[in-house]
Amino acid sequence: MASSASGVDGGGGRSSPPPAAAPRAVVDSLMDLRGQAEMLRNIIVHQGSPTPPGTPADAAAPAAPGTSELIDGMMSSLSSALSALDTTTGAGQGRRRRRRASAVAGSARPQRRTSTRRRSHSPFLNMVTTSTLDDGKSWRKYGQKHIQDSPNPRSYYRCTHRPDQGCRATRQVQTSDDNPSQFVISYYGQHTCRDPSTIPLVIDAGAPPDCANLISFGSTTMGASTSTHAATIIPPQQAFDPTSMLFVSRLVGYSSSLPSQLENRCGSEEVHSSSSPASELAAVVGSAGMTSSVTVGSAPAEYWPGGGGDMACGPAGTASFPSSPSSLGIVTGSFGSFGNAGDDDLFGFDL
DNA sequence: CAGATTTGACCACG
DNA sequence: CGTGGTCAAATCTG
Repeated sequence: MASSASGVDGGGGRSSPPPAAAPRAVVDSLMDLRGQAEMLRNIIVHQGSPTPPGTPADAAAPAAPGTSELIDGMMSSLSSALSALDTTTGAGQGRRRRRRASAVAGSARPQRRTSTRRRSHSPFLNMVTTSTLDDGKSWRKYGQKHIQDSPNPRSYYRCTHRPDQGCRATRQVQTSDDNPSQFVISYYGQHTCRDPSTIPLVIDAGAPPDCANLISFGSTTMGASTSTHAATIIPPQQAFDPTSMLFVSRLVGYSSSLPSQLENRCGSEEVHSSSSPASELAAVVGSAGMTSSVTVGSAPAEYWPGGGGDMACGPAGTASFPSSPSSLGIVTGSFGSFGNAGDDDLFGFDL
């Protein structure tokens, strides 16, 4: 799988095997449960009153008062369990250390690389998340370094498609100093790659009517299979519109997908220029079981779909969503607006 | 065997 | 000169 190398370091050799087999099964089961709970909730909600197109998520009154809360509670619990599993499984990944043939040819490396540009600008996106934030992109770890004044090492990732497509996107992942269960992730550059596997949303047109409103979240590669991953219902009358963000309002239970939304734009060049601290975007995803929230700041308009720049390539306005269990976080009852404080940039997470 | 991670070394900035 | 970002050989894993 083009393993979106999600985690911080620790992970061993190859991309994949995050948790052990047993926890994995548990996670899958929990995710199934949560997906089903979400389906149930949507059914109940939309039985009550159909949501007019364009209405923000769940503006419609629930059919039965208390029912929604009940399901919310269920999902919260499920998410808590998932989160707990995530942290526990991610922790104990001891692996035997390989021996390093110290003799790096002992002698000098031929000629040293010529360009090692040190980054002097700010990231265009900073986020703190309780998950490892598998954002659906394929990242390849290329370094890890202990940073001054920080007990936790910083991991460096670049887009997997850098060699073949020259994609300049990179990100840094570091465990939060304050809260070890949180990760500070900084994104630099934009994805200029066209990876079919990162096409975010896949709607199976051939699916039976019952499933017509199922959206499957494609991961970078289907190695991990999407079957066990939660899908979210979008009511038929709100059929997915790739050019709007509306559908996002229906997505539940995924920790921030913001970076993917950004990255799916096909900027032609690396864009770092205008990243003043104030213009950075920050997303905070609270931890499970608590009154979590998504706090979204502002970001340079050029980073957002429709915010200028080339719209020619890529599904502007679409988003990819993490598919790995490790990326599941809790997002409850919060709205965020980002980008150009304009019209349809409003989106919300609801539970 | 291909592709991903690890990790020490290199090198640009400040 | 210290720090942080990147390189690339070694190593690991499916």
